Amino acid sequence: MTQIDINILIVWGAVARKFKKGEMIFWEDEVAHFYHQIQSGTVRVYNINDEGREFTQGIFSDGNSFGEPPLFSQDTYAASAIAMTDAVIYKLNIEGFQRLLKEYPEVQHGFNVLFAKRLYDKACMAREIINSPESRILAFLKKTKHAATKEEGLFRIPYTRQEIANSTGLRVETVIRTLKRMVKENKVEVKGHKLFY
Amino acid sequence: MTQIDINILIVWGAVARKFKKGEMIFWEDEVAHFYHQIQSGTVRVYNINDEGREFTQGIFSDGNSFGEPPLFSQDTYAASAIAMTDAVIYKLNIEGFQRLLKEYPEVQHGFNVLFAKRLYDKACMAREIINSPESRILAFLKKTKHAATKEEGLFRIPYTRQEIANSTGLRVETVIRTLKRMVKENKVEVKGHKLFY
DNA sequence: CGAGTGATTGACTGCGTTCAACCGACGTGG
DNA sequence: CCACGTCGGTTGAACGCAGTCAATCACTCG
Repeated sequence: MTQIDINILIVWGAVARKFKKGEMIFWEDEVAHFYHQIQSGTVRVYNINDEGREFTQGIFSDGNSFGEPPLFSQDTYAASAIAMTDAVIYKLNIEGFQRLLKEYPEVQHGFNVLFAKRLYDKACMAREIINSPESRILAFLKKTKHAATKEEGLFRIPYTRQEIANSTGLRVETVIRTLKRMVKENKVEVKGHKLFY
Repeated sequence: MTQIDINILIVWGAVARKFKKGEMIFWEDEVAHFYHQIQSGTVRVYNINDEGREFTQGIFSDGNSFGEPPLFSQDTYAASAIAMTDAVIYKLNIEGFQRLLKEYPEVQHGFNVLFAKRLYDKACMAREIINSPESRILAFLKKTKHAATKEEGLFRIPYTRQEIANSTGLRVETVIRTLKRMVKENKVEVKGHKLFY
């Protein structure tokens, strides 16, 4: 699903910019100057702590926008964004974005709906903090399911164990061991290291 | 800060309803039929798991609205809401709410800003999952600060240790022991069991 | 005063982490 | 075609911190 129609974006001054795999798009605590919408590629929004441990706030791909909240709330970025693959991203400066919003109430409403869904997802992940690793992984798989491609009735989870760990706040080893138990109990399937749910 | 002007709310059909301390306002997984805005009292939005352990998603008081995301995203409630004190809450049915939104673009925009702030707060809490109890408690205190009343340059934290535990995903004992260490290191103050930050 | 709620303490436990090593698939360059 | 490097996945052993359990204390209010 595309957040804002490309043509409208361009008319209001958005510019496509290429990012190399691994290139930073913005940094935590920075002031937000641009609206970002992905034409192609995938982007990871994440935090990193003093010990170098990472937490993934979200992963975004074709058509998605990301890093928009500060454009509305005057906050700085709560996390950093990095290109996980080569990517092309439309950037529209905040002034243009705000004018566009005023002009198109449907777009305004579109962000209400988008933010509402994000809040729902965040709430679902947050409540897992008091649950077992298995429950936390299941919550992540459930949330991630709609983003996955279906193969023979099951969803192929396109993330590495490390990424699942970063998204759930667990460690890789815990994810691996928990998934193994879940395979035994027919809660997930693994074919050649690939994970299905 | 009041989310929607009371007079407008009433004109569009909102009705004030009293809730007794401990009374449920809505339940997790329920379909959302009403917009809720607090006139007086405080409300806790929370989850409870199979073992009876609770996680607090948010605490709201005078002027705040809560449980709005599903009105935009067609999701069910991600959590339950309960009156922590006797409370009076304006309720406006979803049809009225949606008509009101269409009529007042500023209100629409107000929700964008509100949701953006909530997403920021949720992101700040979420990233703490990979940090120490101390860091998690500090993040909570920081977020909660603006809601607290100032006394002699410090903020009186109006929550019990149990509530801090429920909000951070820690256990009461861990909160108590961590706070104790933080007092020694002058990171917080405690006067007669009351917590200051 | 007694009941009730919240705060506190100590002893023990166990689960997820940590650390270290190894495996296996894939791709690239000589 | 093979050697090698890289990246992700896997395993085992040991550890330690937050959780668990149970008891007691402190304060407030009717």
